Amino acid sequence: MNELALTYRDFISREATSLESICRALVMHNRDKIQIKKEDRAIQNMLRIVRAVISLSQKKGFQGMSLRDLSQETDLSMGALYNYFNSKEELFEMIYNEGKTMILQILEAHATASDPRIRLQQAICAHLYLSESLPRIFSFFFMEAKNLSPKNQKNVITMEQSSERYFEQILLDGIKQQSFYIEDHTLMAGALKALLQDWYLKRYKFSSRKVSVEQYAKFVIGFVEANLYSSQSDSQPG
Amino acid sequence: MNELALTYRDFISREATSLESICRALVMHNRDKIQIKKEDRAIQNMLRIVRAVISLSQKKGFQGMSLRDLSQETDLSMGALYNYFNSKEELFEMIYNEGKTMILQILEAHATASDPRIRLQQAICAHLYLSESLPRIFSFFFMEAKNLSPKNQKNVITMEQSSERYFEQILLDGIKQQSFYIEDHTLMAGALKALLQDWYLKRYKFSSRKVSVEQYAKFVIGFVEANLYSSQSDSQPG
DNA sequence: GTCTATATAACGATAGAC
DNA sequence: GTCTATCGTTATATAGAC
Repeated sequence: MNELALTYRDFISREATSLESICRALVMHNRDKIQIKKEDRAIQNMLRIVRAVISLSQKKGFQGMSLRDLSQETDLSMGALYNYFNSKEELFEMIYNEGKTMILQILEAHATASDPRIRLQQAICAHLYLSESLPRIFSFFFMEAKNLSPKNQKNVITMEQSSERYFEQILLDGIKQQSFYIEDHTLMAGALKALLQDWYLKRYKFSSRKVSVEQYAKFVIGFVEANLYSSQSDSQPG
Repeated sequence: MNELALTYRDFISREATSLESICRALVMHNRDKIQIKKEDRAIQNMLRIVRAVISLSQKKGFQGMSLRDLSQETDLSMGALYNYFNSKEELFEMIYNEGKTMILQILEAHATASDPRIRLQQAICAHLYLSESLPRIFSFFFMEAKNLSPKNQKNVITMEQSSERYFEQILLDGIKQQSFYIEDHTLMAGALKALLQDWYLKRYKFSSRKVSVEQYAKFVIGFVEANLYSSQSDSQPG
């Protein structure tokens, strides 16, 4: 089988995609809302809070999670919790906005090859590896997006669609360069997005079948590429 | 473009997949739990309840929906509601189990052709058309499956995977008959399921782009079939 | 900076009038 | 069969001790 345009090892060594780095950025960006002065303490406790929110939300949904649940899971009292946010809703938006920023940044940082065939492979790998290294935060975003205030609801669609548009743009470049032959590039980009989302929405399935993220990356690339090259054309890679 | 193995019109005329028919079955199956004697009244009010549950759950999740919300949305008082179920949890399980039964029944009733190539197309169409005719109940099941009691959690996986296994079986039949040439039929069935789920999970996207369910069915069939036939083989349909 | 204790509102669920 | 009124519980959020 062909080599991947980007390996998981390479991706991880280049990106510090830990939840801790997200929480560090979260604390920095919300200094006005967080009443804890010592930065290290704020980051460490925020990490416990975010971990607990994601875990509890997976079980009963963000709305179903009470702050008593959160207090118990983090070993922080109710009073202590309110030094890290002013309301349950604010906590959600802090996490959501920080994750959104991080995801879009990293997706844009990869997929830099000039050849659209390679760039498509890089983008597929980057998306899969990112969701692999932050397994639960991706499905948290997908499942809980409905909890956003109406003002922020528009941003969800933007976030959902922005990565899809990114893939669409690569496909368009490939068509322009006559590397790809695609009937409907919009439907194609949507289908690709659906395959990438499946990786984090059905995590239990893949892990129980012992499918690695690189195996799945190869599968998705092959599955999509079978639709990119006309059989009459000579640009199908050998 | 090729004709579809099953049109939406044919599917609709053969199946009474309305929410009302689900509620009728729901009332019949839960006669012991529902204290309303007149069947017609029970069905009509249960329909209002189920509609409201799906709608409110979409906005704030089932756990986030209060029975006061439900009371307001249905124009039934709190006391009246409790004549249709004994607890919020029981209400959820009644809806979930009834929907599950109906979905599996209909999926099994279609896709009857002996040629696996045709049967695959029929199954894809049936799944898409069913989720098209009951748009919100499918995403309700997907998003709220986590609310099931641990005892019923196992059934979710069964339901999720049973349709996937159904597609996998069709692929296996095709391989056995040397109609299909597939490297990993399990991954392939999972990918197909992901494409079908996208139809009801991203409904707003398709409707704003004015993509019809038959257009999408053709796209999915083409997308998958590009991966089923080896280019060396002579069994690729003309 | 974290705790306990508590205010206030909303929750699921029930009883009894009509 | 549906209503109003209300139960006991739990929710979010806050105040003040340490």
